[in-house]
Amino acid sequence: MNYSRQRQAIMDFLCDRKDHPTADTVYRNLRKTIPSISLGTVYRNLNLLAEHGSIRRVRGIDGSEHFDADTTDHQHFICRCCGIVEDILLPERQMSEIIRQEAQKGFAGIIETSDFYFLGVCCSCYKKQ
Amino acid sequence: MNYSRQRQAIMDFLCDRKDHPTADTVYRNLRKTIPSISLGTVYRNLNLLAEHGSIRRVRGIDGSEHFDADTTDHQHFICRCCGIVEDILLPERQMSEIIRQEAQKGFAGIIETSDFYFLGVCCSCYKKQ
DNA sequence: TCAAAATCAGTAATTATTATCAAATTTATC
DNA sequence: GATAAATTTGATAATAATTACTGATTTTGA
Repeated sequence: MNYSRQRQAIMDFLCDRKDHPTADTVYRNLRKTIPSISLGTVYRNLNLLAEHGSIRRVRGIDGSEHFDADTTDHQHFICRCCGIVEDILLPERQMSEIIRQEAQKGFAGIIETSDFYFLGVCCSCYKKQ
Repeated sequence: MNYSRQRQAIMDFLCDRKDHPTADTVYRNLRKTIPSISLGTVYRNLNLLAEHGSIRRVRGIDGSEHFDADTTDHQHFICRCCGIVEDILLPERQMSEIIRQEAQKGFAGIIETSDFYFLGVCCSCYKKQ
């Protein structure tokens, strides 16, 4: 996959962020370094990168779309108070693979990947209450 | 919760369907029996029913929003070919609860619920290939 | 170096969803 | 059952997110 200046900047930005920005957040931040960048370019590249498997789509609490450059096996937690999307790891390595195999039992189709969301109250919101 | 004619019809329609209709599908079908129903009414009631916990939101492959009147513990499978959303059950009862507890270990926030998606190719699409 | 391919910025169009509000319906009270 | 209060509706307008389009620019590869 080719990397234009804009595509590279989008990828770099995502890699630097631990949270999971939306297309609009990527756009607003990149304008600081590439003022001419357009929102269409951001959307186009995020979609290309996601199709290519370089980044992951993550669904926010309100259905909003977030992006994650970390494609290693991990799950997501969403806070129902502030909507923050955090990474969460199952304690055993390969656990998601085992769950996938369990789900496959007795299911007629073919399961290729899985996507787990955990919902609740994040540490920060819990303290505030 | 009160049930107007329209709200009841929306709930009934969802209960009758094994698939997971979108707001637009609900709307188009209900117009057959209630021609005057408006799309706004469908959205308003789907949101109310979801907030009330009577129905569940399910995210489709393209981020589209689907609704499910089955609120019992089960997971969803999404076909990457046709986009169909199917129910899928983990073989052991309470397995999702165990996974939730595992995820809670070492996580600072509070996990209340979980939402598992499995992605791949459905039985029907697999046969066609 | 230069032509072909890919990508861009800017804008228009599309889609999904929510907000608004007067009219209609439903509920609760007598 | 009559009727006032509360809720919900249908219709429309507004908003937000995303995609499509197009001519210009950049990148790639021979």
